[in-house]
Amino acid sequence: MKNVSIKDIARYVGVSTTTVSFVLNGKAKEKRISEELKNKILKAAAKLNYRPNQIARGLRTGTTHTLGLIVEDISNHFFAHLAKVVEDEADKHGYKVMFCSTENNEEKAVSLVHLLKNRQMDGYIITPTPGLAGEIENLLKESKPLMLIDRYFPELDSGYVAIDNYRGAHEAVSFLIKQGYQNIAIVTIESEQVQMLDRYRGYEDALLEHRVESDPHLVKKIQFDLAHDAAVREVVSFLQKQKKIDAIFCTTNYLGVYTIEGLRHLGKKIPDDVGLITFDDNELFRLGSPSISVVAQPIEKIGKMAVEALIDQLKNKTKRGSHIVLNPSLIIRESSRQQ
Amino acid sequence: MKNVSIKDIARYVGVSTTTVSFVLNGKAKEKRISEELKNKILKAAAKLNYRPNQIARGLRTGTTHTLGLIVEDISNHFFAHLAKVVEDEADKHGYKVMFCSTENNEEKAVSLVHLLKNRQMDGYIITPTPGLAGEIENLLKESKPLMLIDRYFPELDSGYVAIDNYRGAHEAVSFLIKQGYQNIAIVTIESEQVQMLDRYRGYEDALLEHRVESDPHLVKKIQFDLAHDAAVREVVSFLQKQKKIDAIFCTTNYLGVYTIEGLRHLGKKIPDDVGLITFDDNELFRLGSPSISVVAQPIEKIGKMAVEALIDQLKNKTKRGSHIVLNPSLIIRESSRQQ
DNA sequence: AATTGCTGCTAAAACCTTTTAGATATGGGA
DNA sequence: TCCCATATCTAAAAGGTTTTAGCAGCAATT
Repeated sequence: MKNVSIKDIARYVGVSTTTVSFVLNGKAKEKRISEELKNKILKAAAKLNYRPNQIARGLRTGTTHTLGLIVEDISNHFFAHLAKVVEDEADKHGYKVMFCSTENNEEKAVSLVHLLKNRQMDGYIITPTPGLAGEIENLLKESKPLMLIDRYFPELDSGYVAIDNYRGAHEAVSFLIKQGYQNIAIVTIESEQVQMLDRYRGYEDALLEHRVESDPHLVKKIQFDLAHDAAVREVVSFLQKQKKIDAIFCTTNYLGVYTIEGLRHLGKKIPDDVGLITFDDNELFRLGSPSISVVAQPIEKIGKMAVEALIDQLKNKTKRGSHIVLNPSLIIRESSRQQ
Repeated sequence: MKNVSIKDIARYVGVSTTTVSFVLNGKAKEKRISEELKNKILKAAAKLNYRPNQIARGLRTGTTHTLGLIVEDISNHFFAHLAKVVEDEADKHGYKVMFCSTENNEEKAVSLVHLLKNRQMDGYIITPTPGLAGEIENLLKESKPLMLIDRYFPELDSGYVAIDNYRGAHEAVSFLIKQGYQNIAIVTIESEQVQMLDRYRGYEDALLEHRVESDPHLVKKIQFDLAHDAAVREVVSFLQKQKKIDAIFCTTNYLGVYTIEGLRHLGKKIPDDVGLITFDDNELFRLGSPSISVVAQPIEKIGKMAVEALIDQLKNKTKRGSHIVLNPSLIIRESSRQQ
């Protein structure tokens, strides 16, 4: 059963497709179609249950009313939540969203960008992987509306919305120090990405400023693509080797989870044996026992501002995206209380 | 800067677009294009960095290589995880996925189906809302490949993959009874959807079979669209009224979360004051303290089988989707242990 | 010499819209 | 009577691809 097209309506009313198109696009007045004919056409469209073929429209106009959202992993709470916000915000402006996960894999990310380009996205929101700078640059050259999110390339002139990672880490670690912890480890991922470097610098500087000696043995970097169990084992052996650790700062939510599992495996009590603060909030951290102190990102705001900036670029063709830096908030819970 | 098209390649090589299309679609042999010309064209395509316009292709072929995935809420762990599995599986078959959330809102769901239809999805995976039967029927009439997921309409002849909800609930409640709990409440949502009814029947039958008297006062139905805090308050006032409750069975993951929060608010200890088993697994249930016993759904399998069945329908035009019912697994943790 | 069959390629239509550049008809003014 | 302005509508192109139907050229067969 074929879909009804504009042609069917035209035939039904006995009029040209041009006229139908004008009416259906609300240009009846502008194009001086008589009120009478206009109503006839509208009625016919409703009666035949006409639905415009967006593909054909997309081909003709070059616009798909679809945004591409590239995240690291849609099953991670942070990105899932972000995706929902983006979906909702985009919807408000009449846009749909196509989601993709890179798994932080460079090749996959590149091919995703190609794929989305082939599908003529009107704009892009991207959590870039390390090697994606080239593709981002291409998008910019073609002056596609684009916002980076969560992280960015300092050398590229793209819009982005990120948080003050340095500050988040700095506050968290400073708080741990003030609570009396002395040997604060950091569990982070092996990555040269700007957001991770900033978090690391925040940790280092906080130690420095409070005259706590930093010890390279207390820095644990975990490969990004390690499987869950392997990652937990890494944490466990790290904790076994570095007995003096009395607090840990984790730079992502999943590292926080690994660390909790590791500590539990070793029978260490939080916060009595080891204090803990991690980046990103979720239900486990909020409701687990003990509850976990976190550096929470304003996910809703991040998503909203990214979409807003993107839509802005879409409307005002000229503008290059703005650089937006939001503040994270340190949420103190049980895991960082020195006994 | 315009994208290079097949025409540009044709001009560049001095040949017709037909030939280029044949070669680029790997039909060189079949269409008897000489090896020499074929290579020339391939080289030119690479050199000009040609990328096929999927919109144009979609218009011509009527196929977009895109699947529509409609879930309840992409930010819910269950659906986020499912989305990831679907994304990965679809990718293996060369398909992209467009995600949408219904928020269990009927109107939104209907308009999402329309939207995806307008965008010519090749197939649909849908978590239907109550009122969506009509739209589903339409899709079936137009013989669009379609799989329902998580729930289905018994009266419709659509394919689906679901779990044995009755069994999951039955096992959970039976286990609570065997642990010695006597006054087992159920916290569920107000819904006539088949999966919820099944879970409720499982609860009822388990009580019956073990000769535990069922008490309508121990049944708490919560509106789906209640905000987080309001829902928690509902649970709290329910627990306050029904003092005799010594165990609770929650029929969804978020109801489990509400209940944990409610119990904590009241200072009730799990499992000593109140035992708890909830549907769906997540990190909070797994790693929280106490850890929570759950009826876990095989999310990976659900996603895989749905995509597989869908692809099958796409290939073998004729087949109507199969009815797949998977078994949930009861994972016993600390929350259901009678002291 | 005419037919057949093969090889290697192409013209043009089709998919459904939007949009540009008119066409036609009517009435009014010179 | 002729021209112009206005109102109302339309033909046709364009967007990029796939695909059907078929064309030319040549060798082999009758």
